[in-house]
Formats: sequence, C-alpha cells, structure tokens
Amino acid sequence: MGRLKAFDEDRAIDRAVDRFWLRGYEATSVRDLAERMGIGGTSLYNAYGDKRALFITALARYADRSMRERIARLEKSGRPKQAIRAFLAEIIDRSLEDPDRKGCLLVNSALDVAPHDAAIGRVVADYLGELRAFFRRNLEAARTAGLVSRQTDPDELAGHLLGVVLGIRVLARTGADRAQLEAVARPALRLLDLPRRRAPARSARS
Amino acid sequence: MGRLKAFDEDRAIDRAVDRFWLRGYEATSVRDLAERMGIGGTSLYNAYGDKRALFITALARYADRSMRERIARLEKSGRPKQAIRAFLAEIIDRSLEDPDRKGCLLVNSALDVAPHDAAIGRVVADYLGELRAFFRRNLEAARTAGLVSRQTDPDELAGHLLGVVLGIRVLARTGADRAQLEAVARPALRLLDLPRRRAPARSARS
DNA sequence: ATAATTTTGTAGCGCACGCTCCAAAATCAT
DNA sequence: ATGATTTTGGAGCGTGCGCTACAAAATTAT
Repeated sequence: MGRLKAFDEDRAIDRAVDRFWLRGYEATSVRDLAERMGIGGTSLYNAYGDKRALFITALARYADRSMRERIARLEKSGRPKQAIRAFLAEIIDRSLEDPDRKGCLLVNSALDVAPHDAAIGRVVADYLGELRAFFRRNLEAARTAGLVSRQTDPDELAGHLLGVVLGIRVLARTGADRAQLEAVARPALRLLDLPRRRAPARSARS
Repeated sequence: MGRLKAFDEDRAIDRAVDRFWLRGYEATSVRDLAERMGIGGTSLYNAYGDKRALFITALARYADRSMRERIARLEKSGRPKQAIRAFLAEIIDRSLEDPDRKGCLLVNSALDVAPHDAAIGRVVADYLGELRAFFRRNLEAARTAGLVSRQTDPDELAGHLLGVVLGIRVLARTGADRAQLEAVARPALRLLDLPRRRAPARSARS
C-alpha cells in the first residue's frame, strides 16, 4: 500500500506544539515547523493538511496533555478543595520553572489568533469552559460536603478562579516572580477556607 | 525651514493605536498602518522611525489615554473603595460595548510581542505596575480610613486585583458575556467589604 | 519482476513583508 | 526670485512567507 512514513506523527505534533507555544501562530513559519518536527515541508502538508489545520491539531494535543491530564489526575484524589488548590499551585510552579516563560498555549491563542478566526476561537473558549467546569464541579462537591461556606456560589467562584488562572498566566509571561503570582492566587484560595470559629486553640489544616 | 507636515501627528497615532489594538503587532503591516493613518509609507518612516518605534509610541499613547486618564479621574473622587470598584466596572463595560472585542492593548501586547522583545516587555510590565500601584494606593488609603478590614494586605490584594483585571481582559477577548466577566470580579470586590458583625436582631448596634 | 501507491526532498511559484531610494512638491530664510 | 530644507508619493529592493509541482525513493499487492 505504498511507502511507509519515516517519522512518528505524535512525536512530530509535540514538536509543533513546542514551536507554536514558544512563538505563537503567526510568528511560526511552516519551514521552522517542518525543521523542528524533523520532516520535510511536503510531508507536513501531506500528513496534517495546512498550517492552520496543524495548529488546531496541536491545540487539541496541548489541551489533552496539559489541561485534561492535570484535571483528571487532581480530581482522582476525591478531595475537591485540594484539587483546586493544587491546580493553582501547579500552574504557578510550571510557569516559574519554564525558562522561556511561554505561559499557556490556550491563553496565548485566546488573545493572538482566536479573535481573528472564529472556529479556533470557539475551540479555545471550549477548552477554557472545561477548566471552569472543573472548578465548578469541585466547588459543588466541596459545598455539599460542607468543606466551604454555605454562602459560596460555585458558579460565580468558578468564574473567578478561571479569571485568576488567566491573570496568572498573563503575568507569568511578563516575567513576574513567585511573590507576584501567589499574591494573585492567595485571596482567591482564601475564599475556600471555612470561616474560623472564635477561640482557635491550634488551627488544624482544612 | 522646509515643507510643512500635511497630517496631524497625534490623530495619526490614534489611528495606529486602533490598528495595533485590533490586529496585534505582527499581523498589522506598515502598508495597512500608513493607509489607515492617511499618510504615505515614506511619511510614516520619516515621522516615527520604523514599525517598532511607532508601536512603542502607540503603546505610550494608549497607556496615557486609556489607563492613566482613567486612574487619575477615578482617584480624584477621594473615595478609594469606589475608585477600585469603578475601575473594574468600567473595564467590564468597555469590554462589552466594544463590538470588536479588542480587549486591552497592553494585555494583548504582554502576550503577543513582549515575550520576544525585552524592551517592549519592560515597557508593558511597567504599565501593568502602574495599575497595580493604583490598586495598592487606594487599598492603603481605605485601610487607614478604616474602610476595609484591618487584616487586608494592600500589597497582596493589589496583586490579586491586577490579576483579576488581566483575567477579565482575556475572557472578554474570547467573547464572554457580562455574567461571566462579573463573576470574575465579584468575589474580589467582596474582599473590600467590611466583615459584618454578628447581629442578633435588626437593631444592630455597632 | 512488475505495477500501483504512498512518502520524501528539491526547487520554486506568487505574494506580502519591512524598508529605502529618488525626484517632485511645498515651505522657509534671505 | 533664489537656494536650502523638509515632506510627499511611487517605484522597487531583498527577503521570507504559505504552499505546490514533480520526480525519485520506498513499500505492498499481484
């Protein structure tokens, strides 16, 4: 049935994600993509269509490996408040340990390419919606388990947390340090605390 | 002393701001800029240097007219909490009433061009620092006036509010509606409220 | 072996990019 | 009026862009 592909398609996609992540959609050329993916230009078009289609594929790959994987892993613990806290903590850690300060491909794309491409805009908005749904699910669970104040509005707070994550991602890309990023997150996380009773002898961890 | 300029430099800069704001730095061509500014390509280079210099000038213009003007106006009231609330409310209103959903030029630039241009990155970070300083100043004032809880950490909360603004700007660019944007802001604004005393009855005396 | 099918590398198409050269046009001082 | 100086428009430079045509190379089915 013809000649076999000489390259690993998944591995090549991962390289494409790296380039789009680092430089953005417009600023990444097809020639640069092909070189980093270790294939020729013709093979790229043959395997993935055109640059835009490759970008959409790369976005999906990023969302799967970077966002959904994290959500699934954190949610497995069954501790909703810890899942939320750990999500923010991981975002901050990953943002700081990346020497290139790439931020989040979805956030970058939301500002860069989504506004000029309706279809990609919808894709990005859907991914962000999944993140908001993660927050909402866990807030709901925490509320019914009595782990957060009964006044907590899971929908509202989920939106707030999504906004906080986006803000952290933007600030991280500007080179903010840990103190700045944690200052963004901490007031939001404090909303998860149960109101303290009077006379705390020794505060236990929630 | 030579021929006079046939165009209004300030007006032309405003047009340049509009184009960079709508399409971003890379995606806006010098030809398009010149056309929208109503001048020839040669005049553009003669008056502003090159594309990058024009962009930096446009950024400064935007920061002056869009951010500093708002900060100064809101701060004149002398009511720090109202200034903060009004800032967020205006950001949301402006974001929603813009049919092009351009968001904020500074935020867009922070993700798009700043990471690949250290000098512009510093400029953008400085502008964001001015916004954070606005929040911090007013939180400090509110605290010494007893308008917010004495536990409030003005530095931390200023960082949080900056992050919230950035998050709102990102979400606005993805086409979020008023309910979503206000959900991001509301929990942050609630942190400005004084904690209510436990009032046993309606005639609460404090 | 042969034919059919698919992948690969090269070369290059047409186009838009940032930017510049240059001469005509317009304004100043003298 | 004259000469100096600046702005203006048009043409065009070199480069890199997304993408494709084409034929050699590699594989399967017969």
